[in-house]
Amino acid sequence: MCGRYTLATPLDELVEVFDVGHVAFDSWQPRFNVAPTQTLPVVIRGPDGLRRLGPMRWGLVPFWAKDPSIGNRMINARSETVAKKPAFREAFRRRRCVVPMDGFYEWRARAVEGSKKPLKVPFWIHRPDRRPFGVAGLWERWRGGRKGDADADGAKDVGDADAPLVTFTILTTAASPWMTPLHDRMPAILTDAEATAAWLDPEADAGRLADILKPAPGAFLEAWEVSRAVNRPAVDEADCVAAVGDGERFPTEPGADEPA
DNA sequence: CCAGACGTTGTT
DNA sequence: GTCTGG
DNA sequence: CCAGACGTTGTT
DNA sequence: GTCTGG
Repeated sequence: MCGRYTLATPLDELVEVFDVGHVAFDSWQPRFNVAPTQTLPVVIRGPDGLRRLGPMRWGLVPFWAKDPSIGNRMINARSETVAKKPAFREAFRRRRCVVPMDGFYEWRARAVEGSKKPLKVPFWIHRPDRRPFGVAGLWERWRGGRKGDADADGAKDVGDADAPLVTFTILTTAASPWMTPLHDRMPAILTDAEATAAWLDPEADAGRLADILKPAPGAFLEAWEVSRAVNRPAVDEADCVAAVGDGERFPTEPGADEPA
């Protein structure tokens, strides 16, 4: 769940929506098909309390890993168990982050008449107003066992060998009733500024954090079928999020808890 | 004790 | 079938 | 998440 | 690094 997303929102809008105080990367381009292992902007709370938007690679590499390829399998963490799992618990305590996106993809299998293999059909899930939102994440810094003394072994590594690899993972939670027809899990969406601030607060208490990681209400999202071209990670263009003409749609859920 | 894993998803 | 890479 | 690879030796 | 399994 949540293995592909979009981030096409302009940088200045991200800065405004996420109250970013420092932008720590240079190049920005709209992304319509973000895949694991790629590097994307993520929000953290810096030591000075200011929020930083910086580049991180998707797929968390724990600080103790010997081989960074473990990150290929650490693209999601279950909210229900993240505090206990060896790969995530330290990051959960000290390195929470917010992953900005303006939509994510889910696939459903569709049987095809006369064919043995069902099609994998992608859907783009997003806010009805298409504004960006944050998802709860964790991040890590990996130095590959290096002690920081590049001279010791003759510093034969190519490039910037001492730059740590910075990685992140996206938390998942149970699907809301609205989401269930599409999937049984969904990303842990931070539905307002207060939840976002609490998630980034190093002092946040466990009860509050658990509360934040509950499924977003159905009124928050809508979804529609998109082209199977999205299946290929190499296809990254605006048409990725265009509704298929005669495709399935999942309109947003009317607010069931609106005041009378 | 040492060795080996450390994760999630979906599908059958 | 299962793992790696994007 | 899906797509694509999945291997070694020796020779140019 | 830390836990689980043998």
